[in-house]
Amino acid sequence: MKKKLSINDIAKELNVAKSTVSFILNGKAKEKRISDELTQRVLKFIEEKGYQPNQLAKSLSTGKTKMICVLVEKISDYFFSHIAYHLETLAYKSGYKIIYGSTENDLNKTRELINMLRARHVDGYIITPPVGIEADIKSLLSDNLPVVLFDRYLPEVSTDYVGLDNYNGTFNAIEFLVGTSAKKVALVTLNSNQTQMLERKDGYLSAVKRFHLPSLILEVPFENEVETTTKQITDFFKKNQGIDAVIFATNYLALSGIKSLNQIGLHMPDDISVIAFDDHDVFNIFSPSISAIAQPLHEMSVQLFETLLDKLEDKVRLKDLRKVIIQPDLILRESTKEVS
Amino acid sequence: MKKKLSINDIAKELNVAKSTVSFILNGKAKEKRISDELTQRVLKFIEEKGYQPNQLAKSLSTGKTKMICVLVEKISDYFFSHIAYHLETLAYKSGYKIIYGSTENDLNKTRELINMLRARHVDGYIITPPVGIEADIKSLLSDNLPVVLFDRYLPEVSTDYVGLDNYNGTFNAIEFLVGTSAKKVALVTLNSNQTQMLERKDGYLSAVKRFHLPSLILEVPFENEVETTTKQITDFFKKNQGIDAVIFATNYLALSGIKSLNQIGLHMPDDISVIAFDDHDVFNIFSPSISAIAQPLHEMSVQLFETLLDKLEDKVRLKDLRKVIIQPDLILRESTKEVS
DNA sequence: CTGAAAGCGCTTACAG
DNA sequence: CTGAAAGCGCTTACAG
Repeated sequence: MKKKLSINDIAKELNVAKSTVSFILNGKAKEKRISDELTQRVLKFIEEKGYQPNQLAKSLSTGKTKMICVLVEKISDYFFSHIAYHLETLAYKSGYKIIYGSTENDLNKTRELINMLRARHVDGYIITPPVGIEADIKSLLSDNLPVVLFDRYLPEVSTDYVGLDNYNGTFNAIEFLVGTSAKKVALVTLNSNQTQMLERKDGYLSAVKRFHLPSLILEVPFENEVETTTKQITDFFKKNQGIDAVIFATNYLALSGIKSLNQIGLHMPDDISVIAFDDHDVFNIFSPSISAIAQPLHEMSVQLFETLLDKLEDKVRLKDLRKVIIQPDLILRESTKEVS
Repeated sequence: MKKKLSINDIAKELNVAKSTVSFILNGKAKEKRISDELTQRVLKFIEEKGYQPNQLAKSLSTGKTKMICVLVEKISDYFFSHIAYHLETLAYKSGYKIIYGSTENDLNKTRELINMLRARHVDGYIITPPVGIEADIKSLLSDNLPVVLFDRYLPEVSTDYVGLDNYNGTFNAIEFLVGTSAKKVALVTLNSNQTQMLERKDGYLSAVKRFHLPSLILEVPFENEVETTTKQITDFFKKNQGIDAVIFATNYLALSGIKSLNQIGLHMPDDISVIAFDDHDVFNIFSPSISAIAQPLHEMSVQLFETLLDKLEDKVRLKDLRKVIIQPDLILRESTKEVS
């Protein structure tokens, strides 16, 4: 294995000071008034030898690693894996690498992840925070490390945030359903105290109140197996006869829910209208296809990355906060009726 | 922002040499015959101050970063995001972090990714290689960097590999279909020259030959939009009347295919039996639910990570190769008939 | 048992 | 315009 070329070797070979090589490499040749001739000679040599600067050494002296940490709830989820894809594309364009981790909403795991990444001196953090991680986030911030929260936020922590207008998501969906003459609209959600789930529920509650509808909510535990969830949803529909529309507060709940409806023999959209919160590839494949409150994945990722990048590149003062609330798209497919 | 504690500061505070602190931190106290009393004193101090060693500095002097690179085709794909999840869990248990990248089967992008990660001195690579990347992989290997290929391999590069027995996957599925009296079994696949796709086709070709069935293959371009794929599949079925069973060579093809079948009005499993290559959450939700040739995701990830870890930890000589061929599980659901 | 010193490969004031 | 030197925070022979 041939020894890797270092800046020292180059300096020696070319009989110049290594600082000169360093300046040229970092595009400071003009600034340091290094002759064009020398600059070209060094650049040519580097090109020929295929020199790659050692980023570790660079990071150690500059304190910047050009790495960002992305902590999501679970990387294999549809929503998060798509966000991860878009973030990756954006990051690589700007020369950043991404280290990811799945919090699984586990406080200890998240804490450990943050500490490990911190020891690695990642430049910034994008995190879907589990409830209870407030102190750790504050500690990052107090060390002047930029943190952007997304999907859900922590009321007690003031930091940058990018997320959906979840309230409007359900509210507008119900408004639409009312327009199709729905009289009994249910919400199937998770019994979670994360802000995004609470907002979805609030949107529902405000809407049913506003439109004088009965409030019908089923909350299923997050940890459920698919079978258990399906069973609970089936029981719920059997107990509450006459529901003519339902909003599932996550796409996974919708998948279980559709199975329940099939089993019960309720047909979409004639017997019941269905809208899922958070779109999914397969909603288009089902017959009938499933209407959804879609989170604009690409736009969200762009906002997330730009918010972080502005801080990383000092375009914005650290203490200045940016909260980006993105409006959902209500995508109407065949599981809902036409407006009457 | 309080200055971060360094090994130097600790040494000074405690009036010991920094080498002593370093040895204690790395569990070499006994080996270096440092007194228990001193060891305890240092450990206690570190505990109290919450000292975290700077991994960058450590990496620079040891040459190890404890980071591994995972390059998949696209992180948002069902298969890859699930592999990513399992790999992450395994890696973090062993103290490794993962940097991911999506090759998108683009040669230049992949090349760039590899070079950037290399400059960051990641310890090892797990890669789903696009065709054409042979030289770059060889270059990694010649620098003694461990590389494990997965999902598909490169015939010209001898390296570690973990993948499915794709041939058996389709062959056994057809054998099963023949057992349910299928007489005209089609294969819908991608026109790809990646090894895993070729093996799936080979399995099909061998099986139809063996069971004296006609060979009916549709190859759709990889780059297709979903609509285009659906259209092509619809045309194929209309042109080839009487197909009584079909294997879709990827789960995404199956999703498009199911839409086509719905549109044509072919019912599963009475009119046609359907098996998808590569399982997917939603196959269980469809009515009828979809049978699949499943890749054991967890087992694959374990094999992948262990193969890499053995090399990273020198349990195995670099030049010794390990090829792991994992058997698929044929999961029978409602889209296929019972064996007659 | 412990300490002084060199080295990993960069960056960046500072002096000329 | 260019060079010598210190520093980033670790590890690890080497000497005592």
